[in-house]
Amino acid sequence: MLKNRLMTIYDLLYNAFGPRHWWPADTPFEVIIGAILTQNVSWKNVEKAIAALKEIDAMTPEAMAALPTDMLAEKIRPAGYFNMKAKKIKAFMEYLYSRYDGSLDRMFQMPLPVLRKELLSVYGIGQETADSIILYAGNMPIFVVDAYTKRIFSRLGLVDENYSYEAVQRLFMDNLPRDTRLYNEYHALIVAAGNMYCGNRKKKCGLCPLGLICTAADSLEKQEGRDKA
DNA sequence: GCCCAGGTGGGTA
DNA sequence: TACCCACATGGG
Repeated sequence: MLKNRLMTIYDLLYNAFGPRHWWPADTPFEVIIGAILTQNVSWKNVEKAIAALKEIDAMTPEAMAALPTDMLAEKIRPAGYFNMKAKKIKAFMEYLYSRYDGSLDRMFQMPLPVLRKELLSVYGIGQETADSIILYAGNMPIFVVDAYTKRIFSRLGLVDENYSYEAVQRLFMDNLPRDTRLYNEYHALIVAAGNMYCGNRKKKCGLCPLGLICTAADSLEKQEGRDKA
């Protein structure tokens, strides 16, 4: 039964890493900005950009809306793709103000499917960013799929590696209860396992909490051989 | 110096 | 739909 498999994996990760307290941000607005900034970039880069924005007190909807695009781009330079991301953040601000008068509370009062559709229509917000916003800023039950999710679960043999975003998301949502807390923690645990043990190039299967049940895990012999080399 | 990192949008077949 | 490419910094 798939549900049991998914919960076994969750338990292995939770026992190894404990509660992750995600998303790493002080406010829902900061979650949203972080979700855009982290697109295809490591979180370390994003931290510098967020610190720079806080430095000038720009981490509020009002201040961000008032910040000129070129100055915003300069502040978020360490996050990479800074011109694109400045444009994306501005596009979100435009949406937030034109549709909800700048109020995140009002935005998050919308039903989940409606909000998701709206977010996807904003320039620079794709499926993962939209779902991260809904789950981690809005506290609504949607499962976030990212590069780690696809990599780990294809290595586990549970999804095909070229499955679509929707297909992977359905695997989780069709087989787990619709529980915001569970989705929140599960994705956070996947990220922890992903960047600690399941890199594209550097795999540390011998240390990974999922190593023993993973079809793609290096054998102990190979692992030991590599550790020695 | 090279590869990769918590994606997205635009263009072409 | 299925590829391809641009977008850019920082760390291993």
